[in-house]
Amino acid sequence: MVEARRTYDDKLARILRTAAAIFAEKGYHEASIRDISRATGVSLSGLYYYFGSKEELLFLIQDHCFTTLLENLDRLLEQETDPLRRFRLMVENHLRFFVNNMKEMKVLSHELDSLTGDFGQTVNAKKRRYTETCGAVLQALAPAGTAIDPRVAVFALFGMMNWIYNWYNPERDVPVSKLADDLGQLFLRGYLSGVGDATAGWSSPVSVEPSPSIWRT
Amino acid sequence: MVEARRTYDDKLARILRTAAAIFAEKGYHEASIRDISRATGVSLSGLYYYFGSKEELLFLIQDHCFTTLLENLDRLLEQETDPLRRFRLMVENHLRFFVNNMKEMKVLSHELDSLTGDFGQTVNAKKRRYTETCGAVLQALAPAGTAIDPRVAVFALFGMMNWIYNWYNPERDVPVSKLADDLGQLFLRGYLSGVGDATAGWSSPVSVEPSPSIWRT
DNA sequence: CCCCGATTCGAACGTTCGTACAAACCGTTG
DNA sequence: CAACGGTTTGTACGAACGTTCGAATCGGGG
Repeated sequence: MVEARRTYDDKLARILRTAAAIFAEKGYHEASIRDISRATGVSLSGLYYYFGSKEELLFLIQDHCFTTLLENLDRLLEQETDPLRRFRLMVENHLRFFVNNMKEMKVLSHELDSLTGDFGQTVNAKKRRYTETCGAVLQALAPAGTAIDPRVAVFALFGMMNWIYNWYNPERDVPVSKLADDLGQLFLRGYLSGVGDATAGWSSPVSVEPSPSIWRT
Repeated sequence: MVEARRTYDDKLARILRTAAAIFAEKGYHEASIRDISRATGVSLSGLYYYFGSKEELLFLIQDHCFTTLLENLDRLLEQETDPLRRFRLMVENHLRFFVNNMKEMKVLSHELDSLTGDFGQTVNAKKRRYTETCGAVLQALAPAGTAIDPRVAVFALFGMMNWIYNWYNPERDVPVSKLADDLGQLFLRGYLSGVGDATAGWSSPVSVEPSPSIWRT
């Protein structure tokens, strides 16, 4: 029976992993239960023994992703107090997790608002907690006189890190440790350095006409 | 007849704008032609007078987006030689365009690989040309001894800028000009500043265990 | 051997999708 | 007024979708 539990969990995990890969490749709505049935070898109706609906399947994947990501971050931050090292831990954890689970992370980034009701609320709560934890780490080393809007700073960092599933290729690009180095330093230097050093003349006005909409009226 | 042309183009533009908003809100595959019919007031089959297929509709939106974005950038860069000011023009053009056409840009970012065949090739060619133009602008002010991988730098900047459709709210957040200031300076300072100034001790090793996959084997 | 619960399956249901097509509408031209 | 090309529509088709359900299958304990 404990043995049965074991095989059940294993099979569920296998289904989730396969489904995540398919969702990442084709997108959640574009992928069909029949695709997952074909890829896993489990019959169409057999899948519904492991989840109640397609949306719950997506939820199980996303929830497991965020839970693991959060657990890893909490465990790492727990044993470190230096703000700079905490920041580096955060960046490296985030990037390593992304690279190691790129398919799942693409699903997480792309289909966050595909979940409705309780499913969406649960995952969004975890997303908010993660964002807040990272924001606090950032705040702890914020320079006093910086003119950069803190919200802009947080999402600039997240943008840099989360965008990698659009271009990063583990076989072609630099290893994760250097990636974390580059992105972390790139952000840190920009975030910490004083105003108007190497970028004098930056703020000189440029005229980029508005052109509010691309569709001519 | 010139009058007829006028109403035809106007109606097409109206359909494209409405469709872009629906695609942005529900996603391309999730949105149905019937949704667009309902929103535009044009009958289901009437829409097919203006485009040959749902995929061509997506193509028309994406192609028009990229074309306008590219034209704007080319026109701006044409009359400026200073590398720093060229960089600023690029950033401001990109961000302003994104903010002014956030719905369309979300479609562009999300559904770039939803196009197949010639549609996909055409749009991807424009994407590549845009990336190359921006990469060249960046290269022109690259510091000689930087240790940051150039590919990482380019996509870090793109990530920062493209991510905004996930969080930027024109009514709540800073105006576009300050957004361009913040992101541009954040990147520039990090990109231009020398090694190991305010970030001493950054490279001290941290142990983030690999944990290659989130699914236990 | 048989039974029982856990697991798996084939077949079908109702719905929605993208698209095709022939007919109808409409302002202009001859 | 009749004929015409450009525009619009109602309707229907075949395919694919998520989901359901009752039966079949299986392995272990009596």
